[in-house]
Amino acid sequence: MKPAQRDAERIWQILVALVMESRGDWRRKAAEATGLPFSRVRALRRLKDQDRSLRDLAWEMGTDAPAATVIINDLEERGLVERRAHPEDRRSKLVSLTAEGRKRVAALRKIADEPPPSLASLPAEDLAQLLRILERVGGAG
Amino acid sequence: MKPAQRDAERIWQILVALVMESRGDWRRKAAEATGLPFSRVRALRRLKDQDRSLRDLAWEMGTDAPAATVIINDLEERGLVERRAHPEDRRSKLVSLTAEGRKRVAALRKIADEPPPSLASLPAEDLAQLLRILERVGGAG
DNA sequence: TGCAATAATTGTATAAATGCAACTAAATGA
DNA sequence: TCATTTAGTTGCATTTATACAATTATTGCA
Repeated sequence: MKPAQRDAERIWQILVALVMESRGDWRRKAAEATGLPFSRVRALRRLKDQDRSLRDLAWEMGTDAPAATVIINDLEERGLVERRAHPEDRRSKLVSLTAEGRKRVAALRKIADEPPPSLASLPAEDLAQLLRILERVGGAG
Repeated sequence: MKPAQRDAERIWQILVALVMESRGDWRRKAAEATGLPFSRVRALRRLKDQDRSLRDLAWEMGTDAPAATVIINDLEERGLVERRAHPEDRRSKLVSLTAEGRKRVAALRKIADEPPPSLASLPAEDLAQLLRILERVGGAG
């Protein structure tokens, strides 16, 4: 294994531990911020950068096709996503975000949340560097 | 607000989003690894380092007292926690992990996990720097 | 053509999470 | 002492999450 890969795994371990220890109730906050159940939030986020078929959504969310149908039905009724025919396979349907859907995803940014002391107390230079690097990772969309 | 504090908040936002997005199913995996519903896992984790009253548990988990009672009842029936009288307040009860309870908490460490591509694909130098800084944050238990 | 596999849907069932009302026992304080 | 507050419990109701069976339309292949 390459050193860089080992670093990435170690980093990920630290991050998951850090976030999970501190924020067990992020789901609740995300649901509150968007006005949607968390399963809907998860689906919306998946659609942020790319349209997806229901099958792909189900697979990525770790659930089954019927669940995906229910979720997308709900989101469509709320006007947050649209279904359209797949250009090459008429069995399949592509789901995409509407403008309103994008607003909801953006609302996730505004979740009030305080960094844990161990992070907040880092030296200013370290924080600046962390931010510089992480902004490229861009998970906060 | 100081720039460093603003950085810390922005970083935290990115980290939470990154982890939660990739680990949307961490709850499911944690439940699987421990053989417990996630609400029980969350309670167990809180008890890892310190005994707590039901009131404190409820508060920290963001739920109400009745929910805490139900959760602790369940965990007690499974033999993972114990209730004992609070030394100073006979209304209150302190909850602590049993040996078997500690085993379940330890099982959480073994959840298989891979860093998301957006992280793993960072340049090696960035990864090295991230690691250097994050190791000071600790948190990986 | 006919048959198996796939994408989506509908419906049903169950588990889990969440919140509220009402109650008991103990502590607090006028 | 007596009213009020607090910790915990019991029970009920609702919403969410998850899983599975069965059906329809379409595709791909023998």
